[in-house]
Amino acid sequence: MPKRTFNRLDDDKKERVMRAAIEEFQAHGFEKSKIEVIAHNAGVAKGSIYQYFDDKKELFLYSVTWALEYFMKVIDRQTPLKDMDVYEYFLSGSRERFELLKREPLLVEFSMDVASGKYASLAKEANSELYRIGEEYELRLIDNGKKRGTIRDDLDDKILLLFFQGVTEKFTREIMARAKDFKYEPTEEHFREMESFIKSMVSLLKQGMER
Amino acid sequence: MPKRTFNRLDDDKKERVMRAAIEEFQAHGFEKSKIEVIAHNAGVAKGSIYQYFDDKKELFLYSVTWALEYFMKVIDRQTPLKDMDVYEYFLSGSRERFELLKREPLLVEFSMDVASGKYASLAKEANSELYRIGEEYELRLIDNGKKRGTIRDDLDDKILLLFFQGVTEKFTREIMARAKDFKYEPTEEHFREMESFIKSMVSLLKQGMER
Amino acid sequence: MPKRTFNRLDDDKKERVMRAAIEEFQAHGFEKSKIEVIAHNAGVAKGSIYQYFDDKKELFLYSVTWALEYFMKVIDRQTPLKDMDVYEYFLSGSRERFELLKREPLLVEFSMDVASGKYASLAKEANSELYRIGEEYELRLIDNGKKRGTIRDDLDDKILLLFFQGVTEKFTREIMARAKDFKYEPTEEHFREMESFIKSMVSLLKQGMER
Amino acid sequence: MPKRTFNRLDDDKKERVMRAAIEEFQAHGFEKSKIEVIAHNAGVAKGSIYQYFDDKKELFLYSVTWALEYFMKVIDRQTPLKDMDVYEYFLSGSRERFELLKREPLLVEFSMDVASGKYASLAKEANSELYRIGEEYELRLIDNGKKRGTIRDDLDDKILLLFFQGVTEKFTREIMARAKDFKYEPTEEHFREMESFIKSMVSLLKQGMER
DNA sequence: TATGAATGAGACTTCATTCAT
DNA sequence: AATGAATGAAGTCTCATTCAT
Repeated sequence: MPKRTFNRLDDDKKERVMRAAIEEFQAHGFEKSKIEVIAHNAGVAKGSIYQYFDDKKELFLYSVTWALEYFMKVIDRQTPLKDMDVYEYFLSGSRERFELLKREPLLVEFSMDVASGKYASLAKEANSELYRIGEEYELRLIDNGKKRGTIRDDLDDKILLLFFQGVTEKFTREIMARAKDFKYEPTEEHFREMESFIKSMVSLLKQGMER
Repeated sequence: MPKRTFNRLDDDKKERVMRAAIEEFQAHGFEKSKIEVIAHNAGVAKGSIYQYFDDKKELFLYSVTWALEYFMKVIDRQTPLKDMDVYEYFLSGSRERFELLKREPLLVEFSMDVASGKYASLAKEANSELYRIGEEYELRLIDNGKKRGTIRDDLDDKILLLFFQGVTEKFTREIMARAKDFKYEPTEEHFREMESFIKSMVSLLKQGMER
Repeated sequence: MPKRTFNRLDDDKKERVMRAAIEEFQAHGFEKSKIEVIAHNAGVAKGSIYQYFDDKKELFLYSVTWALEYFMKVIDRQTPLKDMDVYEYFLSGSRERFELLKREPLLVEFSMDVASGKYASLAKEANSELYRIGEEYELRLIDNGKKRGTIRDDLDDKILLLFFQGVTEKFTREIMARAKDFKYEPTEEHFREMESFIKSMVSLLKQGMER
Repeated sequence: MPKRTFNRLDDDKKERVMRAAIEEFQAHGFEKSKIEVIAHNAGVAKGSIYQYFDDKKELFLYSVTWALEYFMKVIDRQTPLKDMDVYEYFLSGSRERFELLKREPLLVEFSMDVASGKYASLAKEANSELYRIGEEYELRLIDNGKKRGTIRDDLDDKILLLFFQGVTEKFTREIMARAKDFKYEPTEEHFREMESFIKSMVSLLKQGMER
């Protein structure tokens, strides 16, 4: 959706523009975000933004795509283990995922907000893709669990998914909020707290869903 | 927070203004909502809105308060039983709560969105009140459960609360979405579906939290 | 096509706005005309123009209508004699028509330019009405002439009309250009020139069209 | 008025640029014409246009000159007979002139519009030249006629010229409009219509102007 | 108090022109 | 000489808020 001009830009400038955009959207929401500020923060002229994107909305939409693709790359690298247990998933990767949050708090928060519908009115389409990808992954986890006999099979997958999502989203947000408090620079103390926190979540998840 | 002028209005006009405001905010979000449209839909002049409220933000903030107070009245009437079990709470009141959703879908949706942070940037203060009230109630339910021995006591109240909220919010939204699909006019079939759906949720909640 | 707000304005302001608009459009053409200038010259705020009209184009379109209607009123008063000869038409009314040009050079010029297609890309619709009205009148004159036997009947009305229009438009423009030179303040000398000029035109018209 | 760079271009590129420019100007008018579109349609880069011309206005002005010169060449070839009667002029060359319109409708239309003042605000200078050339030719025709005694001598040359121009412009436009309707691909039927049309015009012209 | 016209700051967007490669 | 990205002045339009009646 960006124009050809944007794609031809060198990677550094592209990244500067996208990060400036996401930062602005995340800080002020779509309506109150100003193209001028984004341009300024990206170090380009206001007019240039319009060489890259048709309008503000296109810029936003591509911001979503860009963040999504960023994670695709990173996460692919991080989770090569595919046949994983739902619970392991959280317990194992927690440090890695925390590293990600620490490295890219902006992108993580933005993605979370997009995924949870904060920009729903704009990003219906962009969202749906993001949604589907996440859901598919989670449904596979659930399916795995049922096959192994670690997840109860008296309930519909769809319902288990809702349960799973409800719990994990809530806890993830809480973690993000806490991490922001210590500016993504956790002490060992913080780490232990996080892990205990996740363990509690997993315990609730597990006990709720187990056969 | 409305001006004196607003309080002196007759109840009908007050209600028309508040409903028009909530409808507009809910439909278009704060930024894109137009005072002129609100005024028109409420059947008053644009200028009048400024006789009632300092500015758009005040109008929004009071919309939150107004919706909240509306439910306070209604819910008080509906749940006189205070010493209730967490699980009963959902199973018992489901039909009543559905009635409420049917009668006031706009207010219910608006409140849900406010509560889940859709208007976070505006309503920090208004939110916190709403939050606290809900939380207090839920914490009491949890506390009750612990005392009776129906809820595990190896986990912090705060964590149980997150779990509880995560699950119930997710399921509530799902119910609302489905209800919207059949325009809040459920057949008996729908009702049975709802109840089975809630039962599943309660089962997950219960199994997750139980001792 | 103006908004309700415009129609409710007092006549003086309406007129100020329309004249300022026509003046600007006539002086700079549609594209280079600035709403801000129009507003300023009309003594209103830029934003007010947008209370009156949806956008610049609507303002232009209504300018055409307004000028047209202005002449409808004036001309109706001036030519009550309906069953007139084509040639008399010019010879008789010349002084009156000159008065009109003197009184309203702006409107006359604007109308002429609209009629002759200067703004064709914008005003297709608005134009067509203006066109039809003028044409109908002229066709009736031609028809009259044929019936009386003063106009040759070996040619199609449509062709005679083209001839008539071609000649009169050209001469009218010439007269307007000359009148502008002496700033619409003709001396007697000027008047005599004008009349001789028109007589020449009529002579050519007559001789060309007569049986 | 183009820069040296332009003159050095090979003829093909020069022609592509000029035709692209004229097409754009004719389609959208000066203000709404975009340099970028012209460049694209000519198959050159936007920046190149500025290597050829100082600015948009220069490009336009030269477009006028270029079209004019094009006709100079062509018409010279077509009308070697200089001492022609005014009326023959039309009757004789009609097929040839129609061929020209068919071959170069764009240039013909553009020239007509320039000549009749559509771009008056820009092309005062360019216009005056075009004007003078046409006028001189026509004045010579009139003078010829007077000398031969085929044109009345009770009227000023200037007035006869106006008459002549008024009529011929009007009829020419009509012909062009009709020709456009059948996409410049006339059937024999069309041709006969055209000729009869021109004959009518000549008849009117002749009768009007004759002694 | 109610009304609705008036205001103007402020945002988006366009595009001729410049400039670095 | 050719290219096309960069620039920013300038113009349109929106709408919260004010104000006169």
